Amino acid sequence: MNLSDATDLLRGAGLRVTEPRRAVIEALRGLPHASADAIHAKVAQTLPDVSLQTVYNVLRDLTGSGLTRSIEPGDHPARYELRVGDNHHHLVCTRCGAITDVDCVIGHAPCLTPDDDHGFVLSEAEVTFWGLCTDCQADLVTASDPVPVTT
Amino acid sequence: MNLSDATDLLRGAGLRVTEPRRAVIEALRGLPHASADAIHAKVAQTLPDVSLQTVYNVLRDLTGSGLTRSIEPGDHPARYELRVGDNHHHLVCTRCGAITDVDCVIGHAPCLTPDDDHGFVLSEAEVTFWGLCTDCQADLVTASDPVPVTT
DNA sequence: GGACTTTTTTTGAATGACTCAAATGAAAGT
DNA sequence: ACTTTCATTTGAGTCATTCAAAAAAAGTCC
Repeated sequence: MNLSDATDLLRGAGLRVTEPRRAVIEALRGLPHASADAIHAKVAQTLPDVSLQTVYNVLRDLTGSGLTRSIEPGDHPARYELRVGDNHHHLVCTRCGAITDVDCVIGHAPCLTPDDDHGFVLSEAEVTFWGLCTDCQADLVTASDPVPVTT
Repeated sequence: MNLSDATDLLRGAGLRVTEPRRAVIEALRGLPHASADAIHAKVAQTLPDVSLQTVYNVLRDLTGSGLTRSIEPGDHPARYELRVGDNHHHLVCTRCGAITDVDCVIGHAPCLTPDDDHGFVLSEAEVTFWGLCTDCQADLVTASDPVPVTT
């Protein structure tokens, strides 16, 4: 049912249904803010021959057809999410890069508008909350500086 | 007076005063959202022997002592600004990467707080408005696709 | 003002995330 | 099934940025 679901998503977007594409969608269900690398690792559990390049291609195509969205937090590698079109925002850990969804404080897109748009045609207001996640808070009191990378 | 001003800024931050550092600060006065590359080009006009690596070092040090701030918009290269500590936000052109300051819609930092902070210790709310700048709007109606890069 | 220590700058190489391109292989329309 | 179109693989390339060792300059103390 999840599998056919991924299939339907792809069909609905006018994309060809392939194993790698379905696997990437499935991976994102389990890892809601995964990097290309993390998705690749997850996909490799069931389809060990899928290349990282393919994951990048798939993510480009999914994002291009609006099935996924990419998040690019500061200098962390890009993350991808399935949750799309509901104008939510993100809480990002400055230390390990962990990401959590937060519902939009204001309302629907663009959810905020500047006083002066300087002539720009606005498409989106992106809100990123930066902070220290609970794990990193704990690490900072005990250890001195190891920086693991979480999802 | 601008020169001694840069000097004072550096002294005040406890940093050694060097030509490259003053030049980077001066460059940022004229280019308020410049990339390392753009700063390097500007600095080279007066100090042709300063290397790009030095510009990166200087920007790391200035940012580390709070004299500058780095902006990292999506997949555009990082930009740097002198305006610091006043919690303003940015309007970024999705096409050419041009950046404009916008005053904070809400108030002072963190200016927004999520409904649920998921245990994070929040430090900042970063708001990025994405849109098309006036130049790119014009380009899109006339030409078909050249994408210049502005500051 | 000259020695001394510490911090910067230079030079050159390395990294990491990501993209490009050509060749092979698989989907879907007829 | 046949053919066309699009995906995937492989391997190389790019770009912004960082690392590291050696040379040069800042600030400090007498």
